[in-house]
Amino acid sequence: MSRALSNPDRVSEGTRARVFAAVEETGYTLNQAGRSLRQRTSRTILVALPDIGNTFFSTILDAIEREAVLRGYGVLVANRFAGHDSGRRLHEYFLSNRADGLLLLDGSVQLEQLLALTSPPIGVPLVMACEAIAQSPFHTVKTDNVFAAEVATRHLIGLGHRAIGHIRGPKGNVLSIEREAGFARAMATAGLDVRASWMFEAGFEMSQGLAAAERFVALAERPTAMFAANDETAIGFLSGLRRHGLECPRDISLVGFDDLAFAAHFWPPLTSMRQPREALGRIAAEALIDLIEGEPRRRVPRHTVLSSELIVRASTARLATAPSAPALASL
Amino acid sequence: MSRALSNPDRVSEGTRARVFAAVEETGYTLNQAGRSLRQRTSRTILVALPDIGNTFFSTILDAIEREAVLRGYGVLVANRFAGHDSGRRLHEYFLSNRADGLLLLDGSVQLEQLLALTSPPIGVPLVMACEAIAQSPFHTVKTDNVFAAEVATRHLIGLGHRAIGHIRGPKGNVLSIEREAGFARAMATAGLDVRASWMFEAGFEMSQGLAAAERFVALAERPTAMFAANDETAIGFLSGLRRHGLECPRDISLVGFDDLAFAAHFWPPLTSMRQPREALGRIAAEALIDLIEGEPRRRVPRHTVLSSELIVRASTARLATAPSAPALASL
DNA sequence: GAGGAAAATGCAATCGATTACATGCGGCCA
DNA sequence: TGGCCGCATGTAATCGATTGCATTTTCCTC
Repeated sequence: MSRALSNPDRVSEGTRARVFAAVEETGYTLNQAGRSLRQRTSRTILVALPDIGNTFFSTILDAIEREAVLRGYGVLVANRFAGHDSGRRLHEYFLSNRADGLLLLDGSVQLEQLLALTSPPIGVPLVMACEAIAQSPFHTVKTDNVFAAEVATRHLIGLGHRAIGHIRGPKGNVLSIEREAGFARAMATAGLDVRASWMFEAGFEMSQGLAAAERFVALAERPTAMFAANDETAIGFLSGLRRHGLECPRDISLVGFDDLAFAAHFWPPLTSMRQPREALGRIAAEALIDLIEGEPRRRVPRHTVLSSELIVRASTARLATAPSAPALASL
Repeated sequence: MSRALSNPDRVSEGTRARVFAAVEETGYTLNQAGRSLRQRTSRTILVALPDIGNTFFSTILDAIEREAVLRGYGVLVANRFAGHDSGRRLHEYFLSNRADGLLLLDGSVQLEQLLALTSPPIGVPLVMACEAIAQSPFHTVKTDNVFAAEVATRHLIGLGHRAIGHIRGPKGNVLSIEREAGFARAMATAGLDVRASWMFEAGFEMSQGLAAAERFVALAERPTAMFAANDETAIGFLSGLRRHGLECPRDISLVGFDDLAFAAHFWPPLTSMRQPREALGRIAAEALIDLIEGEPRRRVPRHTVLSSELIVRASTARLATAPSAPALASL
C-alpha cells in the first residue's frame, strides 16, 4: 500500500488502481506521525522571526507559507525568537524531529548556537533571510541594504539637500549597520559631512521614530532631509514632527525603507526603498526546501542578493533655493 | 525511561535521578514523532487565517503563538485559508495527525465542512475567533462588533453629524454584517436615515477604501461623516479624498475600526474602535488548548465576547455649525 | 519471621508507514 | 520444455515513545 502511494513506483497498474479505490472508499489518510517516525522527516519547516506582528515580517511569512504549502510542507512559527533561551528552543525543535529545516529571519541569534545546530551531529538545514550575517557559512537570501541605503541617500542629495541626517535602526542589528553604512557612503561620495548630532538612535518601531522627532526639534541646527532605517520609524518620526508644527516635505524631506503598504497611503505619501518581500520569502523557502531534499549537506552556501527599488513619492522634495528656517507654525 | 520523564510518576527518587543523569550525559531528546504515533497527539495547533500579511491578524497570531508556546504547543499556520479546497486541506491536516486542534480566524469556511470535522468520526477540537458565526455550535471568542459599531456611530452623532455614511467590509463577511448592523442601529435610534448612496461597498483593504473615495467625491450630496468597517479601508479612503483636495476632519469626520498601530500615527490620527487583539488571541488559544486537553468533547460551546474601546483622535470633529460645501482646494 | 499489600521495575506489544528481503509468477531463450 | 531473469507482491522488521501486564522488590503488620 505504501508502495502504491509513492506513485508510479513499482506496482502494476492493476494493483495501483485497486489501492486507490480502497483509499477512496475507506477515506484513508496517511498518518504523518508514522511516516515521520520511520523516515525521520516531518515535512515541516520552522520559521523563526523576531516579530510576527510587524507587517514587514508577516508579509514575508505569507510568501514563505505559500511556497511551503506548494511543496507539501507545513510551516511552524516561532515568534520573538532571539533571547537567552533561543539555543535551547532550537535544539528542542530539531532534536525532537518536529521540523526538517530552519528558516531564520532573525539576525540576532548567536552564531555559535547556529553552528552547533548545523554541524555534523545534528546537521539541520538552515537558511537565513533578511537579517543575514554577511560572510555567513549558511545559505542566505537578502537585499543589498548598503547599496539601497546609498540610493535612498543619493536621491536626497540629488534633490539639492546637503544637510542630511539618519534615523538608525536597532543597535547591533545587521540591517541597521548596513543601512547606516550605505548612508555614510553616499554622503562621503558626495563630499558631505555626517554630523553626529544628526544621527538618531531608534529601533524599528514607530514609538522610537516618535521619540527621535522630539530630539530632532530640540536641535539648534536642523538637517533639511532625513533617511530613516525603515518605514515604521519614518512614520513615527513624521507623526512626532507634526506635533511641533513641522511639515513634510515643506520643512523636511524624508525617505523610508521597506515600502510597507501603508507608506503609499500615508500623508504625505512616503518615498521609500521597496524591498521585494514576496520574492524574498519565496526564494528563501525554495532554498530551504531544496536544501532539505538535496544531497546531504555537501552543498556550499549560496548567497542570494535581491535588489530594492526606490519609490519616489511626496515626502521628498527639492530643497528650496533659499533655505528658510523651519517655521514653528502651530496646528 | 518514559516513566521517569512523566515526572513524579511512579518511579523511585533514585531511578529518577539516574535517568536524568543519563539524559544529561547523552543529550537525549524526546522524539516527537514517536510520541505522536503512540499517543495520537502532536502537541501542535493549526491556526487558519485569511491573511497573515494583514497586521490585524498577525498581531492576533502573535498572541496565540505566545500562549501556545507557554503551554508547550507548536503553532502551524495555514494562510489564505478559505477557498474551494479548504475542506480537503483541513481533512488532511487532521486525519494525518499533524495537529491536535484548529483555531479558525476565518469566518468564511463552510459550516458543513467544519461540522464534518468536529463531529464524531473525526472530532477535531475547534475554536473560532474574530470572525465567529453567531449561534455557532463551536467555542467562539470575538468582540461585540454590533455594539462597537453602534458606539462608533454614536460618537459621530454626538459630534453633531446627521449625514453619516458607512464603508462596508467584504460582502458576506460576518464582521461586515455585524458592523453594518451596529451602524444601522445607531442611526435608527437617533432617528436618522441610512441613505443607500452613502453606503459604500469595499473590502478590508486599503485599495478598496481608495476606490470608495472616488465614488464618494462623485456624489452630488455628501455626508459629513463616515464610519469605515476597518482602519485599512479608512486609511485608503482618506488617502483617496486627499487626492481630490478633501481634508479630514475639515471636510469629513471619519471613524475606523481595529485601532491598528498605524492609526495613531496617521495624519490625521484616526479615531477608531480598539479591538483587544492580544486578549483575543490569548483567550482563543487558551480555550482551544483547554478543549484539547479536557474531557473528550462533552463540553458545551462557550462564547466569549470581549468589548472594544473607542479611541478618539483628530479624525473626528464637531460638525461646523454652518456646514460649508467642501472646498476643492488643490494640493 | 512469614504473609501479603503496595511500590518499583522489567518486558513486550503497540501506534502506522516504510523498506529490505523473500517469495512467487510469467516470459524469454536455448 | 527446462532454466533463468526480472518484475510484482507478500512478509516482517524497523523507527522511538508509551503503556499494560508480569515480575520483583520493599515494607508493614501480625
